[in-house]
Amino acid sequence: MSATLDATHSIRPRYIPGYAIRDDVSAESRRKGFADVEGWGNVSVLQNAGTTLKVERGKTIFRDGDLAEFSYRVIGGAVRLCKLFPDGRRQIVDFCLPGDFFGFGSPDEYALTAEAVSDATVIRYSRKHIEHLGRVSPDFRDHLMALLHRGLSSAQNHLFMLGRQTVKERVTSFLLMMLDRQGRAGENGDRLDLPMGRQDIADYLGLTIETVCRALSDLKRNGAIKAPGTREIVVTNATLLRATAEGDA
Amino acid sequence: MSATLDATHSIRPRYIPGYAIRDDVSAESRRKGFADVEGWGNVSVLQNAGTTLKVERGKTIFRDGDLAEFSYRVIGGAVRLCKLFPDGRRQIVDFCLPGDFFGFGSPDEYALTAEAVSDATVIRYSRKHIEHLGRVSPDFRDHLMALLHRGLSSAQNHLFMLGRQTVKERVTSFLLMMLDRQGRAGENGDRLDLPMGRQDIADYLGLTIETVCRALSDLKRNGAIKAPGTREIVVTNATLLRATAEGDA
DNA sequence: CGTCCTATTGACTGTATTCAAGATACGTGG
DNA sequence: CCACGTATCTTGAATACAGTCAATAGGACG
Repeated sequence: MSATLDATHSIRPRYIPGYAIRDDVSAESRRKGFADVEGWGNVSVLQNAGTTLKVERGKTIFRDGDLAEFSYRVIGGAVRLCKLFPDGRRQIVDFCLPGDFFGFGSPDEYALTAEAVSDATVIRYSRKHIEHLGRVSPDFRDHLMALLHRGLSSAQNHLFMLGRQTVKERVTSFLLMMLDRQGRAGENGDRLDLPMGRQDIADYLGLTIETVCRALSDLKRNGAIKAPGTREIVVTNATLLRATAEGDA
Repeated sequence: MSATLDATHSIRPRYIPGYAIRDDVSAESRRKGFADVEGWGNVSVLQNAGTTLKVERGKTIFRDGDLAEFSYRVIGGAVRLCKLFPDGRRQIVDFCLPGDFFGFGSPDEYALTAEAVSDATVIRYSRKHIEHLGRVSPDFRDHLMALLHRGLSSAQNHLFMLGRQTVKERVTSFLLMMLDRQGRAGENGDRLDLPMGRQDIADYLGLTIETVCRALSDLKRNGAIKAPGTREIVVTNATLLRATAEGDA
């Protein structure tokens, strides 16, 4: 196995908002049904370099303002990155799914708080080590840059969502984005597992929990989706779903 | 003059939303009253490397989807980076002021459209050249990374604004942010020149132009600001202004 | 089986948008 | 330099949409 990864893999055009520094190599492997996550984990320089941690649902991994000693990668479960305010307001900036990296955001201190959405397993890497690798390996560096670029681009989609999309569009785009991140094309019959609750979705989309519920109920009512469980969504009318996300419905 | 720049300069905690890849060295020099912009422009490896261009107000510099051949730096005037949609919706992602870099966002194609807000002067650098410098100079690389990090962090503030702040808070935060970017602390008597019109502010804040006007009128009415001209703001009650931005008013 | 937590639905309220009318500023040409 | 025409900005009134408050329903877990 080579010590490098191709950093020029294609960027998918839609439904990839958020800041988690994602690794499309691993997304690709998920899409193709590989059980294990690939990507940096397979970069020889990083192999065995990290510590595996279990994080309980709801627990904080690091806080906005903490000294940024470590970077992380999600192995199992899900993590949310958010801005918390003294008065309780919360904006979720991204969800990190298996394969995603986080904690690269700021040179000194974390700019975000990271919490486990569900029970999660993460690998923790020393940032000193990561920085060293960056100095030593041009390919590793390129990869890092590409991931940062990806993060910026995702953020821009998210901004558009919050600033200019209606509630229906936001919620539908969110579902399509999550489908995409789980390697589903978003066709009829595709099933989506939501690792997060309604409040988390609301805080990601800049809405209240009630508004999210109502939007989902509307989608159920008009036959775009079914919801066998509160965290399971099945696409029943992909065309309608996409039209709704684009505002043509 | 050294070929490097200190990439570990402090990051200011507030009012720096947006994605323009800003150079705090130059921001610092503006703040201290230096007439000319410093930063990368003074990095010997970049000196004389770019082409100076004049861009008329309203003209497009590059479009979302264009091949990303160049990176830019604003010398005079202002540039907006935005996402445009077929149905006319627009989300401004950042304003670039003198000293700011833009067009670093994506490896292949631009992910945003760049347009001149006012008549502007920019320097255009070949991305191939920039990439070469990145390969050759570790310090240049660090600087680039730091700027990308900055961009991410700014984006997060912007997301919070759009997702969780009220109209009053957004508009007031925007004014304080612009003051900050013009090197003003935001004290009574400080004057702010807005290079952009109301519609641009609205598209940055995810609002309508009418809502922005009303919020500004409210601030005038309660004595927080005065507006000698439509693009000039004078702070008349800094305490109230800050309280409003934080939601305590 | 009961408790707790999350999700859903309903009724009402409040805020930002929409539509529409005026006012101000700006650039152009006389 | 002024007059005009166009852009932009501001204000007003009515509407629509998402938020709030409150009650009910559903699930997970002991």
